[in-house]
Amino acid sequence: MGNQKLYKGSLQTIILKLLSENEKMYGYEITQKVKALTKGELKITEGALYPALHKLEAEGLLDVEVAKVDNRLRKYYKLTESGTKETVHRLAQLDEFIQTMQHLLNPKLA
Amino acid sequence: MGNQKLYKGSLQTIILKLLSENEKMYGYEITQKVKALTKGELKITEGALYPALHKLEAEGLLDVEVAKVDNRLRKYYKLTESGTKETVHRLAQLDEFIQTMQHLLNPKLA
DNA sequence: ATGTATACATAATTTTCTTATGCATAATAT
DNA sequence: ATATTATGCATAAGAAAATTATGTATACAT
Repeated sequence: MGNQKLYKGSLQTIILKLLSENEKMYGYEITQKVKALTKGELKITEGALYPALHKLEAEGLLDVEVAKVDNRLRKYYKLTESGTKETVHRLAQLDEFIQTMQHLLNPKLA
Repeated sequence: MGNQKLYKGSLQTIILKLLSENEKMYGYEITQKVKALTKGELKITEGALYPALHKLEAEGLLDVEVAKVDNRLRKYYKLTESGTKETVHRLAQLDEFIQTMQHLLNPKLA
């Protein structure tokens, strides 16, 4: 994506959204999924992702489960009950934000 | 707007867009215009606005013209030639960002 | 007098990212 | 064989962009 700055603030919501669709995911998997879904437009860096996951966990929105696959560590994250509720809320806010921006960009429509 | 965090990074683009439609505007006017256009959803704070205007000016995208109206100071900003070009670019990026986000939120469509 | 609106500005702090590292295993290419 | 790429986690230093809290000043209404 040209202006990476614009996605500031939406990373947590993206993570929550993916977890609402996938039951459980691990960090690296999330970065690959986002890259695939956005056709390479959006690249989540590790320096942003891992702190974000830790924060969501600390807030009680995610649970972690460590696994070992092919002798490599994986940390699977899944939504808690509270996380599921919060996801609905955050997605609504993101949708509202997008509509607000479209309204600003194109006041004639909307 | 519920999640004010989301609009982080888009303030400069909003300013540029408004100036591309209005020839010249002053700071306070911009805050009021945004409030009106978004029906109160988005409130630009002075602590964000003025530094942003100064930065855009420092980057050569805006020109300033000081005026005195009703014995009160006003600083009118307008796009420079370079600012006009940059506005097109930033709006395209914002549009791309919005589409990317919609793609993430609703992978079935788009 | 007191509060609200208009109009600018900056400083301290916080949030959220980027960039740069670091560690470790597995698979692939040369 | 060995160097690179992919997989997988993590943190620290720094930058960017906001929030929050001030500060100054005029005009108008109660």
